[in-house]
Amino acid sequence: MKNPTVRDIARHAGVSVATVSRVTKNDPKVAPATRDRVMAVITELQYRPSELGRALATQRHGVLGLVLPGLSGPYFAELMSGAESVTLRTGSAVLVLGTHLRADSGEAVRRLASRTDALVVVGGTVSEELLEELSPRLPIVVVAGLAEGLTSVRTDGVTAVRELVEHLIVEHSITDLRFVGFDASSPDATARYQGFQESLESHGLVESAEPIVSGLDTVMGARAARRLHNEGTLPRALVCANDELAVGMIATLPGLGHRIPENVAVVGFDDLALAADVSPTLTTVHHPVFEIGVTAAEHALAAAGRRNEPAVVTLPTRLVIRESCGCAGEKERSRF
Amino acid sequence: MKNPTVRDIARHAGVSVATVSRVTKNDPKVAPATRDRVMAVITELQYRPSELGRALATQRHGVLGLVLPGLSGPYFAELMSGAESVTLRTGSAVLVLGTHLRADSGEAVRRLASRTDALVVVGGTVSEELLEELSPRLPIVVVAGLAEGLTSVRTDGVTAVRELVEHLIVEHSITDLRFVGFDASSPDATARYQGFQESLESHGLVESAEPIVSGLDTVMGARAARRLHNEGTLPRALVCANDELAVGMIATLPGLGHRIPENVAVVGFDDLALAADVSPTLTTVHHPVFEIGVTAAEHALAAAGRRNEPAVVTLPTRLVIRESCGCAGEKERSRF
DNA sequence: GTGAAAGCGCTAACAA
DNA sequence: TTGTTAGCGCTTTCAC
Repeated sequence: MKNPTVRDIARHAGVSVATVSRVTKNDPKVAPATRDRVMAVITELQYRPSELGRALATQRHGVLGLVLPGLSGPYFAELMSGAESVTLRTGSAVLVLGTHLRADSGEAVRRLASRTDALVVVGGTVSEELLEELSPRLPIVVVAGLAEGLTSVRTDGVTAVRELVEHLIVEHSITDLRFVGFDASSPDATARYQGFQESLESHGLVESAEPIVSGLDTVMGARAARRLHNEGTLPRALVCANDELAVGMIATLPGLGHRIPENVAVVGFDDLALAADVSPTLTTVHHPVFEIGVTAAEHALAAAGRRNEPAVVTLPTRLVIRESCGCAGEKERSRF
Repeated sequence: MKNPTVRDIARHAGVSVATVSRVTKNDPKVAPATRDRVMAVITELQYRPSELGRALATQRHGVLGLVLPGLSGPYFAELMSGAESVTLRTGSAVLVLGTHLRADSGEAVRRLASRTDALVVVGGTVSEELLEELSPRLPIVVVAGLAEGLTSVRTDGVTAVRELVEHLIVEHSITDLRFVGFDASSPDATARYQGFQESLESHGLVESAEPIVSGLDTVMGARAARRLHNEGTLPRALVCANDELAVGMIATLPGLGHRIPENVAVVGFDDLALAADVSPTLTTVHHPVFEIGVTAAEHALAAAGRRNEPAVVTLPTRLVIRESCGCAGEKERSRF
């Protein structure tokens, strides 16, 4: 049995296809009696309007594209969730693409673009040229990065890390700090490193050693911890580009005989759910990833159809002091 | 300037729309000369066939739907990556849906179904009834679970955990074991708990205490660790429903004064990349999640269009002995 | 408030 | 090898 179409419904209900269409769209200008009659037939025949037909007629996919570097990590899960929560409201869906997976991500992004109404792109995943090529075709919002002429949603990582490092230097009198997670391909990581440098500089300090070049996930954090241990060159504080890295450290260093924060302070960035639950709890910067996803998706979808002014939206961050910097965390404080 | 259509290309190239269509599809039966002429016009006018038109004409979305409980965790990232690697080859894309996000996931799944050619569904995310309602409309493959009349891709968690627990009991003479991560909503977790029970039973042992009910992510692992510590009731071995939980334990217990594996052995399940990098390295069972994603996506997409016989595909697991059970891991062994 | 008719951009018989 | 001609299932003016 084939799926029924508008025409089937129209015939059975004794109305025109236009009226059926109006009913499925909840168009108010349909007489209640007519509506009821049509609805009855719709439920009887189990009719559901074809997205395919609707899409072609309206010239809309009802789909938001999300381009991420990779598919792993809580950071990206949050971003996706934020975007998804918006598409839930608008009745659309999210198409994800992890660029690290494919050899030539360019074509993959182009194909994604031809299946979606708007794109949310994480900074550093798509080349400037491609962005320029695509942006006349559909609205693009850049997250955690900037691009000429495009709307972007971001936080001020430089200032946030400055505050964080300031805390380490001023409150804990630490002068021997090292940055973990230098990654030129990530605008976020780059900004955080810049904040780190500026903060040290403004206190007349120098980095204890080169920043550790690394990926940005837990595994790399664990590896970096092992390497640091083997080389016997742990500084007094490790400033990680994100919480995942920091958690990798916390999951590894104590097993290797290093106490956190007594021997070495570890701080992260992002404030993942996990940060409050590892031991010691992680001092970090709250990064509103979910809200970034929401905001980006809203702007992208809002711009689909009409053309919108590009804007730069900066969302606020917040310093979260816990235990891993050397402070007595709230929990410890109240428990003893 | 509007996007050019087949008709524009046909007119400019002096051919029919059918020929243009053939060229864009790489249909071999087009004379090279004609092809070149058409291609020239295509590149000149920057023509890209509309997915919208193509989809309606072929009655195909070119999209695979993936229904997951949630969007976080490396487990799901792997699954998605596997599915994505397949859609990359077929030129389609993946539409993800995290059911835990939405109040009424039923409607969301229905909507997803009406935008995709096939569905890959993680066991436990969609009700039996809905599965039955949807399966006549499009092929559905169930992952980590079973459903009447549907193809499913799985592993034998019961047997795998039995081997793992066997190791703890036989090689390490541990008799005091507790299961962490009981979750009735996850068929995987349920199977693992069953394997745990069977193994104990076959050795005449009883569980040291009720299984710990918990979510299945790192955060819950960390919380459970804290709880266990506070209650002062750590058994000799903690058998976790997955690696995430185990990593949460490893990230927390040492900070609380418990040595792994000397005081307490911790084992997981899945063999996430992280498992080999935490300290101590994690003894676990290799779970081919990526391959599950690949296999499920292949079956689902292959069944799209024609109707296929439902089948149950069981992929193999493999016991991975590392340090957290009490064995000297490979690394330690070669280093000292 | 409702209907008729013209597409949206493409593919796929079928003919030539 | 190429062209003609119907649709695919829906929305949307524009009349009535």
